[in-house]
Amino acid sequence: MKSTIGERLRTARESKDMDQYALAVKTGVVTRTLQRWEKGEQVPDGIAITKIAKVTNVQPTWLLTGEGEMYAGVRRPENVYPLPASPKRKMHLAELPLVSSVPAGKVATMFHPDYVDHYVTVDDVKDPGAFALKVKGNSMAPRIEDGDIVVVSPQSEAHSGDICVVRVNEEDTLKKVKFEGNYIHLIPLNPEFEPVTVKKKDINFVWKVVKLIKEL
Amino acid sequence: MKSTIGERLRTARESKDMDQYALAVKTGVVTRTLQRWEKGEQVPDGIAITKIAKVTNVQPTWLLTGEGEMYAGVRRPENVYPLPASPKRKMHLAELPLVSSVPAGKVATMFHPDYVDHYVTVDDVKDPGAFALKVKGNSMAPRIEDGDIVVVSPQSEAHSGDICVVRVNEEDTLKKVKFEGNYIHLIPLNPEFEPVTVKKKDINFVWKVVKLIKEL
DNA sequence: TGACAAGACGACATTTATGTCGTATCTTGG
DNA sequence: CCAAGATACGACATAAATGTCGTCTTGTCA
Repeated sequence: MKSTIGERLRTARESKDMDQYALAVKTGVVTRTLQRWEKGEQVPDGIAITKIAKVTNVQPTWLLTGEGEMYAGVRRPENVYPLPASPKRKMHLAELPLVSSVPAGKVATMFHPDYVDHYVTVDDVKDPGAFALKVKGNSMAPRIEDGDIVVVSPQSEAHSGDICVVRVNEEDTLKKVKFEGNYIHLIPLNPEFEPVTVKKKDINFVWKVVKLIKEL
Repeated sequence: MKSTIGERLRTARESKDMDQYALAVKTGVVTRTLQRWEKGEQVPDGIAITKIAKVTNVQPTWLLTGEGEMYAGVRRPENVYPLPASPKRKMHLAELPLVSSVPAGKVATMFHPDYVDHYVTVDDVKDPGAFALKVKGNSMAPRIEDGDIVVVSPQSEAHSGDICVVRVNEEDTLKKVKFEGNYIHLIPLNPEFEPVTVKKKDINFVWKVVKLIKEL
């Protein structure tokens, strides 16, 4: 615990998701000054500290000394303490490529595994071939909505009732699937959309969705 | 209760029965400077405030703002996870404790303690106090269902329309909130459940849900 | 009463913090 | 790739805090 005032100041600012300019304005200084504080080159006076604490909603005592509680009045339920201090677990962490967008609406196109924009880190995905997709369209609303991220595991076997990414005739779609003989029903969750039935031989693949992430 | 920093500084000094010279020496300044602080003519910087607080054994928060306890009293357990904002990776990765279960159902039920079984790794959660909860109940269906995991950021300000974990009269619930005067409406997404309106005074806290994870 | 400690305060020099301007680096989204 | 935004930092001028010195007042006590 050898943090400095400047480091704590930066932590407080970033925890509020503010940039230097935003905090500087609210503190009544310019960004250059804030930078010097964060770098430890200079020391803010009491008034500045008070403003910072108020804006970032941290406790002045913590800001100054690093001791005590960072936040006031925010507590996890008492009965869940103590929590293991140092999470050292061996787990199935995986960085999955967020490849592109899957149309959840019509059987449109534009799924290209070459478009690896960024990565998503998730737990408990063992499939080394797994990847993530950002959903486009609302055919799966309200459960899956435009902008959500789904984690796809091609190795997982898809069964009736599963949410899957299905490629039909070179077009990709996200649907609930139902297998029936030589046909597969593609069922949107959104009642405003109509189910589609396709022949198995028209299917390029059916990839099971194992996880859904929503940013709220 | 509109005292100034200077007045509180003097109070702190006199409560320790120190004269200006004594405190000045321990603070690393001259008496003239201390006088100017006490008179409010100048403002001490953070380092000086820290030293004064230590020497006089008062809390920096009180010294600066007049709020909180003058003396460090009951020390509660750390309620915020230090979870050192590991700034080494490009992305904001965070390992959050999965602490327990939140009933999404009635404003009653259980907030299971002692269930810190595992951790959840997520992106883009900057609040060092964030943690994860497993949802119980179906009042937020179909968007949020039993067994889903929500990521809670106590430091994020909750606004009307946000999904929040709300503690009312020592009971926890997951609802969409709507602020209206001195009341807060707790709105289940599931139309089969009825909205509840509670007084702000009965609210223990409102924690914003910033992410939702579904295992499919 | 005189001596003395503590405090108050003005004046000025010195140090430090801040503002301003310019430029550079890095990341992200298109 | 470029453009925009966020951050970093050097250089210099200005503003603010601090140190230093001296004088004054007030209270206390022998």
